[in-house]
Amino acid sequence: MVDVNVGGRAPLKLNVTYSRQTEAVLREMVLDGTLTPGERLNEVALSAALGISRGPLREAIQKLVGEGLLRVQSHRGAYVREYEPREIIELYEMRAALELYAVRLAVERASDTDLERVHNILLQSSDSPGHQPQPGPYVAELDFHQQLVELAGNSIISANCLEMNRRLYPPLSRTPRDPQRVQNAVAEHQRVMTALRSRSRAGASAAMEQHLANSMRNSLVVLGLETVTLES
Amino acid sequence: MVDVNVGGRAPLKLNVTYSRQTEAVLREMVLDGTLTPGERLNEVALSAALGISRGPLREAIQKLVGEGLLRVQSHRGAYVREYEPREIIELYEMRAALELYAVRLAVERASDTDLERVHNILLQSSDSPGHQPQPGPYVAELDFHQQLVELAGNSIISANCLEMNRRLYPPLSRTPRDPQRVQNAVAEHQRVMTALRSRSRAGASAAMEQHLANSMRNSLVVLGLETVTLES
DNA sequence: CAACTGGCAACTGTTGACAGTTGACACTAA
DNA sequence: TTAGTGTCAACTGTCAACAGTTGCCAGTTG
Repeated sequence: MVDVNVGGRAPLKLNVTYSRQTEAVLREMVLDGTLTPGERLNEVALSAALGISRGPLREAIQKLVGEGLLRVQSHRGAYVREYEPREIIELYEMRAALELYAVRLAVERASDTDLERVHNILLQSSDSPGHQPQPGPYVAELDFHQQLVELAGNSIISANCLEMNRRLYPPLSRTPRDPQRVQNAVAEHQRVMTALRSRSRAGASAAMEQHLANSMRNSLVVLGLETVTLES
Repeated sequence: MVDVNVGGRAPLKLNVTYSRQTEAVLREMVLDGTLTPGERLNEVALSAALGISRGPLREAIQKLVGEGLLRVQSHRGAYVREYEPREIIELYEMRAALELYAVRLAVERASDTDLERVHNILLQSSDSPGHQPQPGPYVAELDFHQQLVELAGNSIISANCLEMNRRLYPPLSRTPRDPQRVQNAVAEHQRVMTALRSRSRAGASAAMEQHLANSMRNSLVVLGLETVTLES
């Protein structure tokens, strides 16, 4: 339980348990690199650092294991998950499956006003060529994708896309972004938006597929995985 | 720790923790209806019934919350998740997104022997018209879908399909299966397999899309949800 | 020298107890 | 009667201690 004081109001008891807070803190620590891939989580030390006992910490760890950010071995504790080349490809494919379907749904479901809203977000990010968006181009790109997926109106698909993007973030955020690729990506986004606004299912689907293929190929090259394949 | 004795061998200490076992037991209890949707889980009573303390039980609950089978409210405990019509549609769409993409990958990746193996499974289930498969037609159908998805060689997509099927199982397993629909489904499966074996990407994709659309429409009618829509 | 063994420290898995919250019920007052 | 209040049992959230396992290292043996 945490006491909060906002604007001189009476203290308000926040109904957020330690285990929930810890879950969020831990997720952030994995995503921002405070905990590096492969690193082991010492429950005693970590709970002490967070000022809680091991119970809530262990519950939080279980949740993150379910999200694929951590892994546990019996009696050997939790590790930050390391990314094998194969897994990165699989994550990309999973994301592609969801986003392709989402775009197709969005063609039929998105309202005109929603389409305009997302289109404006895209225009803002491309209007200012020299002016890099604050959280970095990669975050901006992921954000646009997420906005696009939301247009499908399917919360389960949205949530899973978010999870895939989170899992892709640690390895990708450590690699430099080629400015040329960023520019190409924006152009590809615009092609998707154009097709969406003309309600062309085939067009939007094709544009998105093209973009996802380019995006994946580029990432694999940057990560030095272009030779890896999933062929059995 | 559990002692196990198989075939007169020396007792073997299984390295499976209570929390892992509890996770599996609890999942089974939700899926087979021992715990009914909306039912509240009393931690004290449940841990006593399982012969463990509340710690491991709570960890297991967190895992199942992550899988979408349970839900928790602060200081009010865990509930078996109830299925709103909207959620069922969303689950179907999510599954469709993954299976459609999986089939397209399978066209390029599945080996001939794997295709034959899955084809044989399908033949066996359709060869014996009067002879119902043991676990019931719905389980057989889900099993075939899962086999199909595995052909894509993407473990993340496979795992997520499995999770979607698990979440769809509780509401669907309670409804009767129309024998005519079961027969149609098998025919549709065969159309998918035929296209797959001739390595026709467009054909397999179209056949799968058709099948998924029919399957979803049928389920919604059976569940009395045919009027529900996700249009925004 | 290499392989094995025993013991130890560090850590995870589990437990039982305590603290705080919730929902229901009985009681009171308008 | 009905709205409001106080009380309490039942329950969840958290903690600290205990029990069991693992990995390491020194010592031993061939």
